[in-house]
Amino acid sequence: MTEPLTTAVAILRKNNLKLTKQRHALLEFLLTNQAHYTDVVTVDAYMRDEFPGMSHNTVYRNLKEFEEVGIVEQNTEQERTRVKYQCDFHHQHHHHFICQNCGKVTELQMCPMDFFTAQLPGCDVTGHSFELYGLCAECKAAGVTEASLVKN
Amino acid sequence: MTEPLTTAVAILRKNNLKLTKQRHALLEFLLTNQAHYTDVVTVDAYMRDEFPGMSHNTVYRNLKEFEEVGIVEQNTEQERTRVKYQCDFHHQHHHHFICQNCGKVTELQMCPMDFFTAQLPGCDVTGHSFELYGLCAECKAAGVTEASLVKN
DNA sequence: TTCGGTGCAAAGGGTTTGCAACCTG
DNA sequence: CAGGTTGCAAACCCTTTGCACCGAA
Repeated sequence: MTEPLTTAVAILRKNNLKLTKQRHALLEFLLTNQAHYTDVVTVDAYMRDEFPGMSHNTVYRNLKEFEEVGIVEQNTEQERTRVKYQCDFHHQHHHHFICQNCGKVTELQMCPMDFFTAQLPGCDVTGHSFELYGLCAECKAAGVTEASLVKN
Repeated sequence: MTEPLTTAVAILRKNNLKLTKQRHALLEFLLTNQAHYTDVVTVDAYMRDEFPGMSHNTVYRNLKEFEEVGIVEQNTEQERTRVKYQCDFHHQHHHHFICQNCGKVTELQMCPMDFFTAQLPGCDVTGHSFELYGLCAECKAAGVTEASLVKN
């Protein structure tokens, strides 16, 4: 079993979550696609296609549980709910650059927070979101342009 | 007519959009709440309550049209679609600090973009999202704590 | 007068629920 | 075995559509 899968399974165990066939399949899908966000509808469709009989219930509830225990990162930017394997199970803080063509996620090594809190005296800044969008080097080199992207 | 309303009406005219009773009422609601994001469901409920007979159709389509012509800012952070009057009709770039208790929006005067693009050679960064969340000075002073917030 | 806008009601699409049967640990 | 988990199907909620009527410019 690959290292990230082992970690995920350990997290399940620690949280009294059983490792069912369905959860294992879900984990493998997420692991395979760990470099990208995948929208939940796509995950659901894929799982139900690959494993006939699997219910919406199972896919949605498990993704939510995985998110709660830190196996999955969830993201609702741009009106779609998307998920991906947690980049870093140790919860090291980072941000993402997301290619709008292929969905590839690049981790960024800097956090903009420090520059802003000084502007909000007396406030408690408890959270923030920060994401960059665009075209990754590969897609750009392949001739994809901003104009050629499908809208929404 | 207040200045922001005049501006909004001018934008409508410029885009060949008629100023109907319904649109006027929507604009007034948005203007009244221009310091906060309001989620779309709440806007819809309020308008239909205040103006019996108004349809979902009208509320949703108009909010979308307002957004397209720049009268309204839309935001889907945190799984809810929210709208507010455009802070700045001249589209000056800025970011927000959003109080999670009262919803007040504070505009920030700095953009973190410049610090990040250097990390993505060969990529086209075409957009970004950045928002801070927390408790504004008033709510904090009033004794609201992070723990006392209602979860989503 | 003329299009654009509206209300109504129904359809749509994504997500959640209830519950009996099932299967990990 | 026991309690967590699943499949099924229906319910739910938010949003969009279709269409005949209405009204701002």
